[in-house]
Amino acid sequence: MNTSIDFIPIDYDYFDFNGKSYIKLIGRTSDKKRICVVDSFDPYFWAILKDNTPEKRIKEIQNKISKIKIKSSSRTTSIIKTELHNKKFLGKDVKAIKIFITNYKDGHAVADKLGMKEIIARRGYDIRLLSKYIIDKKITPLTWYKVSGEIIDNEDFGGIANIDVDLCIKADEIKKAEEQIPFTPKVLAFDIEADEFEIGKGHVIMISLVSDNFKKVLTWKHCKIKQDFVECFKDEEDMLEAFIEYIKEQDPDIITGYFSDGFDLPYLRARAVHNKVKLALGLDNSQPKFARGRIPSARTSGIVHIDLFRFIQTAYSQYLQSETLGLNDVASELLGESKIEFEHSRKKKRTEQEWKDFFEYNLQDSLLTYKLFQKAWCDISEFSKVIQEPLFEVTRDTMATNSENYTLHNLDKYNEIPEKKPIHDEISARRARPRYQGAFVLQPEPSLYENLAIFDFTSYWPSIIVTFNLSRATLLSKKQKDSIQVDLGEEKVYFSKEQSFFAKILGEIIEKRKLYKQQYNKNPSPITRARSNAYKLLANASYGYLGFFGARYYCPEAGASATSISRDFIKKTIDIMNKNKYKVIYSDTDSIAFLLNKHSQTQALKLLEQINKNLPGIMELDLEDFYKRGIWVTKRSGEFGAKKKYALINQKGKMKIRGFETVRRDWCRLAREVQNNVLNLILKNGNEKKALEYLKETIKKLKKREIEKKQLIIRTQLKKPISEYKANTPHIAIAKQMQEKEMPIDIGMLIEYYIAESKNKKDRIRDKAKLPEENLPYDIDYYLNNQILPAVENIFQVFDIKIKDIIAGGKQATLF
DNA sequence: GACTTGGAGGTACC
DNA sequence: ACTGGTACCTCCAAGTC
Repeated sequence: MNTSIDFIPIDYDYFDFNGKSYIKLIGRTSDKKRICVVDSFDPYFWAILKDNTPEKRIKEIQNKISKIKIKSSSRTTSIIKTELHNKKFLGKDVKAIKIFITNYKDGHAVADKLGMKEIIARRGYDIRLLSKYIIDKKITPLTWYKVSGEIIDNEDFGGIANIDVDLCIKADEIKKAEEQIPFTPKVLAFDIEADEFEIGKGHVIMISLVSDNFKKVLTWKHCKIKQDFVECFKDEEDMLEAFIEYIKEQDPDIITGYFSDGFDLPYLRARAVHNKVKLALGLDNSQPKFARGRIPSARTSGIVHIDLFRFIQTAYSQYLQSETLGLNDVASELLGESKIEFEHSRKKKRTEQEWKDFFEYNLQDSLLTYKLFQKAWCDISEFSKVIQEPLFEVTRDTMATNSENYTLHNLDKYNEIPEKKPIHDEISARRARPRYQGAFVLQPEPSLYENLAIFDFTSYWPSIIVTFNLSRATLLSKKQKDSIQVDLGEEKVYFSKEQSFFAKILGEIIEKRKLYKQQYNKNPSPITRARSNAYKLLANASYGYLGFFGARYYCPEAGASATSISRDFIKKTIDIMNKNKYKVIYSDTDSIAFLLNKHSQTQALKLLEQINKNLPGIMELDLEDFYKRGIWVTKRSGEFGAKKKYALINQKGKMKIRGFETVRRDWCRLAREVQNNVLNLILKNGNEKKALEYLKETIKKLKKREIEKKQLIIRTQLKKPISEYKANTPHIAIAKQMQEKEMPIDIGMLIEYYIAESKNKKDRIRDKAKLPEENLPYDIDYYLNNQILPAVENIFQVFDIKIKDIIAGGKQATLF
């Protein structure tokens, strides 16, 4: 029976039937029905021919290729057809044979059989099948399509339609729908609690679920008290079964957790195995599949599993102030809501009240995850649409991969054959490459300054890459007439002037970013904001990508050229500013901080306009802000100005602090707060007097032991396994103690400690480092000399005040 | 044993 | 192993006198 229906693809999958690859799309119709669409697809790859291969010989090669067969136990892969095309590869015109094969998995094996000497390269067999499908058929995620085809019944394709959907269609034609109505997916958030931290070691004692008008905590542990959202089960097995049932009943498009790839789903899997329960979360009742990788990704068939943590890590972390990317910090910052405070006591007995709190706590985690997801949905879906990769991939891929995928999805416009991924040996060689010289940083003169402004280049790296056409495809082996020359110190490199697909694609990204930013400013909406942000992130990833060892279009020469050009332009601009009687105080990479001296703001903006007129290509200098005051300090060692450390206050009284201990999470809160307040008082008042008074007060409090312990906790991240550390630093000493006490330890976690007083003078800092739970008097000297004073010393130094003398003097005075 | 110095380690800036 | 390079600073560990 034939039918035609509107639908939006959400989940992408593929399967084999009779040795051939098929695509399986799961989506919703406009009347909210869930459907599956099976689409056929002839995967292909490219064999690039040597220049001037005679046509007769090409025919022979095509003939030979057509006869290739790859036999394995489960299938025989053969060549469907071959076609000769005029293509481009790395910007050069080439003739290439397009080879269609029945099963994409054997692409590599087929490519290996192409030993003919006229075939100089084989490309396009290392792109994921789903990406290849989207590139070829242009079925973009989260976009409405009209699909017509035959309804499949349960026997077709070996029972592929035997899944929990309303309808399955074998597509004859999929056309983009004329009307694109907004789509809101049905989402279910979940979170588990276990009695042991290590995966699978203990039991899952409760699971919370939150969806639209749905809140539940499932447990089997403590069933005496009644909370309306708590549902009790006989044992862990029953609870797991109920969890699966509830997901089926809720019928979500997306299930989401926070770090659920790394914790919740692996734990559930382990407990399901232990209890002999099939964790049938997929629409086809399959269990989650874990891909390999540093954090294995858990894929549930037909329902997209999104680990929000991973998306936040790649897309948001650089814009977040949070010190960790834990649920609590991120939810506080983005939602203004926190987790419920609850002590995971290690004692086995909990009181009635503690159980009640525990259930609330568990529910709140799912609730926060649910709300965070709603907040992030616009960004996630726009990301998926812009990059044209499915939700599952786009929420887990790093920015380098996302950016590369964007390129791969746009190559067709330029008739380009994709470059291959580097293989093992090549990666090692690339990783061994010495670093190339980076950006320019101007050494500041330490002082308190008044009346400043900052100019900065908009999208500096991308604008340089586009303007100077820096890329793998345009890199020349030697100088040519009309080529762009870049000086890299010892050597020179050359790029062709003819714009490459790489520069064009990046230029387009920058254009779109501009467009959506303008649209957003005119008419703010979450969608235009998300779109603008997606393009911004893509643009920002382009420079790092050039030097990234895993990149298809790896080109360190282009990266080094970009930095070389960046140094030239920033230095030239600094010169212009100084020659026009502005005094440049500081500069880092793409920004210039300067004194207006006697100039007005209008005059400064005129100069900005002037400078912009002389900038090439799409390069552009912009006003960042005007500032009332700013302070730069000396390095702790030596009397020179410290780079990457300054504090500013603008006309509205808003502070901008960079690099100072205030913004460093590995300093205790006391030191950070004191420094922040000192900077604030100095910048507001224009002198150090009030700041000095305040400092003295605080030191008095410290000496009287009036400072709360939580102000004194130092947090340091554990970055690798304890055994790999060479030095026994305080945070490692504490991590070892935690290990002995069987406290949960994991790479990436923040180790917390404080420094306690000790009678033994030979004790090192690590000997005095104590776990926060230990109740010992804090070491006044340490917090004074190693935390507070270092944080404020060089700030007062600017006013020629030697804080140490004053403190020592104060000490004597009290003695007398 | 006191002091210096190099480097491991962590975190921030752009 | 999962974008690049530049920079600051602490604390340990080993070397010097």
